[in-house]
Amino acid sequence: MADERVNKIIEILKKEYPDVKIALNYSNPLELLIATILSAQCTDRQVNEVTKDLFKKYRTPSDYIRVPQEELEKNIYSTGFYKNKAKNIKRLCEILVENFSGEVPDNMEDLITLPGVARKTANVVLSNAFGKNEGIAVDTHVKRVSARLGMTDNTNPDKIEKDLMKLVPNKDWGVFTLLLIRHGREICTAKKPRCHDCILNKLCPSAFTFG
DNA sequence: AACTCGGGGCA
DNA sequence: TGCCCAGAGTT
Repeated sequence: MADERVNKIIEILKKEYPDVKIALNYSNPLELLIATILSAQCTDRQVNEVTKDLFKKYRTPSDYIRVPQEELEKNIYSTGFYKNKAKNIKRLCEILVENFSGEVPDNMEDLITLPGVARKTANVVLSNAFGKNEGIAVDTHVKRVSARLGMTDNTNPDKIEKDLMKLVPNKDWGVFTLLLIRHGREICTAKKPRCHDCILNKLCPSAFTFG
């Protein structure tokens, strides 16, 4: 696939989902990390709503450590999995203070030692908070949407990641993932994709090919 | 590889 | 009312 077509797709999606950029406009890596953890299995709308208040009350790792876990649970309740998330965030902040001088580490090796943080969350933070494009987070949405758009012809996540790393300009890796996830949730769904409502349907080789 | 955490969105 | 979901950890 020509780079020009990929760039066009990215530009269209950026315009379609301007709040993806807003969502990335967290003032520091800790906020992005916590927002990413919270986003597991819930909508970005819920995360934005919750973090709006949360990030006023909690600014540093020490702030999260100071309060009882139950209070943190209340603050993030509506995002689901709230006990796990609260526990992980609290422990994660303790580790930041103990081992990383209170800073979010800027490399994969250290990031995935944190509770609740694995490759995918680490990649989102690396690319969007530190501008380090070590990889592209490939989840079910990225996998499905990129395949439908003809960006990869493979089903192996590692191969897909390599294909996409060749196609997508470095500076856009972090946003690219978030855009495809967003589009995959709202339009390019696994079942009954809404091709009629899809802003990419004229560019997409798979458009209107679903039962 | 299967199971668990979980409230919210949507048909 | 039932089904599904921006993940990660445990067994």
